[in-house]
Amino acid sequence: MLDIKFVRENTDKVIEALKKRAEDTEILDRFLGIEHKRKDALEVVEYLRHKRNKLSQEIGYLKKEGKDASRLLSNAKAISDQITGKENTLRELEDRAMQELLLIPNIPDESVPVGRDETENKVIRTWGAKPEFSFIPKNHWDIGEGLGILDFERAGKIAGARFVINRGAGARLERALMNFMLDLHTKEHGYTEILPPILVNRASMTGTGQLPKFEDDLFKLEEDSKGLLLIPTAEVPVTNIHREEILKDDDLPIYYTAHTPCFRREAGSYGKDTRGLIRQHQFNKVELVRFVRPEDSYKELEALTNNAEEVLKRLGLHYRVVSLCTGDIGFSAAKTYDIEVWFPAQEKFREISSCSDFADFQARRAGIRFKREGKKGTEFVHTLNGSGLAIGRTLAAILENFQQEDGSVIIPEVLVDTMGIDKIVK
RNA sequence: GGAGGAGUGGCCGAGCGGUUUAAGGCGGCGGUCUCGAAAACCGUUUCCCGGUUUCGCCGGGACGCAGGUUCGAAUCCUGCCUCCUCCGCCA
Repeated sequence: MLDIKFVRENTDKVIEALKKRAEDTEILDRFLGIEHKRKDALEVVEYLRHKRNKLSQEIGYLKKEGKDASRLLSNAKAISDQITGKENTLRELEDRAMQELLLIPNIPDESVPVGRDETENKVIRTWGAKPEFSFIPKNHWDIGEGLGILDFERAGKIAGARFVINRGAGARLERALMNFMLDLHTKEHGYTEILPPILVNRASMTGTGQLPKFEDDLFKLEEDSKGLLLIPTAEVPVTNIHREEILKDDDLPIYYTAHTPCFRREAGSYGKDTRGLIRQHQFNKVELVRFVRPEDSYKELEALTNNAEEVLKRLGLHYRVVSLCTGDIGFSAAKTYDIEVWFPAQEKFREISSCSDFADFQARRAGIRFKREGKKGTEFVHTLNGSGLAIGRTLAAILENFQQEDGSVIIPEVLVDTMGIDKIVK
């Protein structure tokens, strides 16, 4: 959410941001119209309340002295009735203004490349090299099914499309990746490990920006379950840890990492990546979350992105880092780097991590503030997060990049200890 | 799921319809004293919104959350949330 005052006083900047994002500017006009009425109503209500408070105080004094207050009383009653009416109008305007404000996206940072869609994203750097094969490399789902470590068919029977069963070395590989990532981030990158709830309330979803705009992407529990929703990413519970808190200056920066299952409806992506591990309704992910001082924000984004990249480096997977353009960055983000890993069978780079700086957008929605030592007032923190990494996609990348002609797959050196084997064979 | 109790500033804790403009204490900060420190003493100490002539001042709001009663609510009423004690169930 943007600052109301900022939107009011910098309308031109908000319009520019909406245009850069290739979004309609109509939302802003709607908001401003309501906002002006809201401010007027607020002034009236506060003036009336002031009058009433004065009268009530006088009534108190008169009664204490045993004098008659009936004239003031009827006067006060009239004002009070007036206030009730104006307050209802005000409340309605506040609700409507907030509804609109929650639908206005974040303002992209200056350094974000301007463009309409993903074709205008900018490659920042590339690491490693494409593996060479003396045979035609197979898709990861064919490899996985061939080895008996991935079972899409039976998962369909149990739950439906876009689910998978990991079996034997496939299940173990998922677990080895989870441990490897969490250990790397906690032992070497300074993150504190979190195991959060994966069911959350609507306030949490609103805090990080999933609601109200993206309700269709979420799985919801049915009635009688308090309206809880399944998280689409650990970003939601982990960022909301500090919702409605005022942190101390020296609490910052805070680095959290969490492994959770993630649940996504994938509404509107029918026909996209229908096979394999790329797009599942349920997948595991290790998430990185940072709470930082505003002045450190973009430096912290570079560091967080590097933390995610380090996972791929140690696994020996070829990847590139892409700066998303204004038309492609997410609703809440001010700047986003996607990390894309090489999939030889598709001959394509595919997203395996998305690292975003939200500036104060989420912090304002969620009320996450901090207080500087010796300074009056509070400021919003900046929040960042990124996958470090999506585990299913990492597993898929390993299968494809390290496959052998006989259908076996070589295990990356860093996972051999946990796996207990250096090669998955049939 | 059932029965009872409780939620007040950074923390403890009083207040239970009108000088509460949230007492008092602890902690924090500033000062006096001191070579320096401790102690003692004095002062100060929440957040949000709006206005403004902006080192400040004025107004409104916030006592778990949301409503209601009243001229006036921390205080009375209703619903919800969280925590504690006991019973039931349970990995």
